Amino acid sequence: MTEVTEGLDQQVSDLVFAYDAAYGRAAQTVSLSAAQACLLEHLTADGCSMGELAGELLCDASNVTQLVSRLEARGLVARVPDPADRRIKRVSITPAGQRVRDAVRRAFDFPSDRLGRLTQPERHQLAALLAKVLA
Amino acid sequence: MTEVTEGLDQQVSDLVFAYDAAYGRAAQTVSLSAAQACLLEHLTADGCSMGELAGELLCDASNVTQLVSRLEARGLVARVPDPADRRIKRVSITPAGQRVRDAVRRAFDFPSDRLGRLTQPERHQLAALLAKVLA
DNA sequence: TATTGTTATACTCTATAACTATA
DNA sequence: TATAGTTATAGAGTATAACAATA
Repeated sequence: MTEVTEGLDQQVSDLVFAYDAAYGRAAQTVSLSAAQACLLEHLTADGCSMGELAGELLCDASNVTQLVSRLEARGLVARVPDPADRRIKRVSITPAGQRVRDAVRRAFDFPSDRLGRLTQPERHQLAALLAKVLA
Repeated sequence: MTEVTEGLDQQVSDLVFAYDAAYGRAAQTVSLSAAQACLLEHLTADGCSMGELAGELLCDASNVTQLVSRLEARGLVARVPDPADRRIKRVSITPAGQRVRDAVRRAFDFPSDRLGRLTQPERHQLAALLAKVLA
């Protein structure tokens, strides 16, 4: 049993390593860092504030400022001041940003290459197990 | 079914995010970056060459040089020239490095906090599914 | 006075290119 | 000449502290 547990820990570690590597490669295909692609992926239709993004990405607001500035310089996002509270800036994705984001999604082959090895019943099994782990 | 697949993709993404965050926090408890802790974790008893480490960590050799230099400056690893081929330097972990590595392992609460939510049969199930995904 | 975001700064991660030492 | 590793350099990620604008 200890063996199984240690084996499982290692497997999860391997999974995370493979996932991160695949995500980095996908981002690189459009000259984005993983952090930039991740931010792009977190943007909602109505636009997120800088603070909300920092909270979701678990990083400092000053870091978000830099990431958004680089994405904005490439025309992938825009800062829109909130009319109701002009301290707040909402970050929205531009059409060019949507195209780049879609390209990252298409290039990200982990779901199809790896999770695609499971049958449909196995996917349900895995989903149930992960639900418990992530609850 | 599409719903389930998309849900599964998101769950795996959430798992990776939670894992990475937990690992970073664990490393931070001993003032290591995640990259430094990861290198420390990859060291074997006989010592890895710089090139082997670069291969395992999927990064450039010059990056390994810097990481090892910082760990060496803290007395956590040592560079030992290979007697058979003096171009090669084997990186070995010091007793202080072992203590720090163990501290990271103890502080890394993901396996106990998250995987610990599964029963033993569920762990076997998950291990079997991950074996297929990682094969 | 409190909050949102930015700026200045510093350190780390990471890669590329040029270099040294050894084979 | 080829290989292992380092150095120099540069761009990006990240946090802290100080700051500006707004509430």
